[in-house]
Amino acid sequence: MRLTQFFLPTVKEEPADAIVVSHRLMIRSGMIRQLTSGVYSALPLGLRVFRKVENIIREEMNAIGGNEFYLPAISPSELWSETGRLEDYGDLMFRIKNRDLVLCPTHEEVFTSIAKPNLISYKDFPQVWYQIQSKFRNEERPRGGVLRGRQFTMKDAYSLDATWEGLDKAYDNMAKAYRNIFTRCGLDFVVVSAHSGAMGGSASEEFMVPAAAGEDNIAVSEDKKYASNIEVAVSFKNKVERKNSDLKPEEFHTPDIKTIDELAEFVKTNDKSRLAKSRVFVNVKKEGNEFVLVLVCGDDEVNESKLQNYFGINIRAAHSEELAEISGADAGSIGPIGLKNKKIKIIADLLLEDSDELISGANKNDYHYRNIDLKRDVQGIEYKDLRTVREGEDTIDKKSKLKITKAIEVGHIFKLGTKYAEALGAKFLDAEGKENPIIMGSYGIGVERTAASFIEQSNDEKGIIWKGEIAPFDVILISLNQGNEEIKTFCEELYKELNSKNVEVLFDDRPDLRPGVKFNDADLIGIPLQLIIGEKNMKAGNVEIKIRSNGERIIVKKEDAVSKIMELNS
RNA sequence: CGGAGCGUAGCGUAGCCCGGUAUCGCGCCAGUUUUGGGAACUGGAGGCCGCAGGUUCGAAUCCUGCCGUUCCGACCA
Repeated sequence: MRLTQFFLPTVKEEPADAIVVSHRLMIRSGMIRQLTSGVYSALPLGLRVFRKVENIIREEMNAIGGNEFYLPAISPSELWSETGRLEDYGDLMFRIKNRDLVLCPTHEEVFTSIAKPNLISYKDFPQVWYQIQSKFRNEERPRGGVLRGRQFTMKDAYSLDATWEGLDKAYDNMAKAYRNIFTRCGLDFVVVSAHSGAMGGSASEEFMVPAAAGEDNIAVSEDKKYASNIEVAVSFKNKVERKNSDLKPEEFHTPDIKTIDELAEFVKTNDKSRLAKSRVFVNVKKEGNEFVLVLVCGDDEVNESKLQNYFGINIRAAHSEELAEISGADAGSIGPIGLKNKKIKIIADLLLEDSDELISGANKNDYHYRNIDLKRDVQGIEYKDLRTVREGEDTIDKKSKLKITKAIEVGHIFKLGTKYAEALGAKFLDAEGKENPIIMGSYGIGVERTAASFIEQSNDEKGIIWKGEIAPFDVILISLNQGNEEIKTFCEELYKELNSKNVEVLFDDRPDLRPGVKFNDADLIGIPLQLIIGEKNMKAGNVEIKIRSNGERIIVKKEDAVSKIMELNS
């Protein structure tokens, strides 16, 4: 491709609206342009990268027997009502106004609707189906350019099996394929166990790229044997010790004490574990809301994802009016004793199991109780793992410590089970002639996000540093002086020869530009190799090759240019 | 959903407090000279100052509403 024909609008100045590194570089290098919030156009350079990611995915999906489909991006809302997801997704789903259709945020329903009339015998299995296609999600707050957009390209795959063993095998194959894909994309990634969220289903893992721009937090042990999304991460910690004293609960005045820190200071303690923190959540249900009081140690945070795992996905924090109604007090003075609403369910973190001498809110503004014994004083209390792990805590096996890092989720694999098949009635006959729901798995990769994640991990002050298979071109051929006939002619020869050897070359044949402009553009768009043809070296019969990643410059005889490029490119 | 900021030429911005038809840089066009790390000079083109309404002799500037967009937070209990 000649730069005189290639649309490459590079930008010298920093875009005002782009904060995240990959976002800035994708705009500056002419890969993408924003159309509106969370919606981006892929420009030719960006598209080349996205296509390379897609092709790697395609090859790896095909290698495990995947069938490529191309499904519609719009589908009837009725299909989503049947699985309950029209409601579950809520505003995250775009709805079409003048027809009863929605823009698909994912495609379990549509794929299942194809499976239903066509996979009807156990002999029809196993199947792996996938597509690479646009998804639409009405994100409340898009951010970081293509890292979280309202329209994006996703590879979504589905395994369809007649047996649970089949699902396990499909899932393992997919996990291997994902490792291949992200390795080939040149990413430094971690596989973590994950929360299943709105998808439903059991086992699930995420492929995470550690990066400052990440929106997820992952806990990884120093020995690398444990890796988990913080939403489901667990650690080893001693329970709050039971003292077995006979002290009775006692109310005391705590004027203007709202936070645990203030309370700790007020009662003069450094150990916040006995200052039980109370939070009230609402489990939104059709038949009426259910309220849950959650107790954790004062220095811990409630992990809402874990809470959702116990109650379903409709958990939210209670509003202040609801708090007043339930407790009789405002946030800051809520506790397990003396609640106005007696029907509220009380659950506490496992660390607090059967603990005593706790301090917690008295459900009366500016008052707390001391000497609370959960075993004695709180009837019907249940204990669950509800806390969020913290940096430096021991792993469950006590052999290592946890580190917490921000990361970008580039891929996610789930064992869905029979949720969608049951909801949509997708059944098959087994060898005994019995009807069973199809057992499914669901597997996604964000294409643009994968490319952006690479940039997050590979850049410097001058721009992007592409490496390996997803570089938009292998080499940029820079003619420093198109006005010089010898240089011009030689560049044309090089261009032709490299193309004939299937080296992907971008030829900077722009006339009348100063060398600095060309060098800076080349560094910005970050093509791995720069083949620089200028008068200085040509006089001595030489050309220069610059390696973008380490800045190394190699001078070679002009007749060796192509073979050297081939060698460096392999 | 809560909070904050911003919308002026293709891009980045000044002006706004304190009203008088818009500043600068980059880029763009023409010419001359340059040509190995974002050239110099000369001349030029380009603006419903986000939209609508209001106040005023007069609005980029003041007031009201709307739209767009970015960032932070979504906690503490």
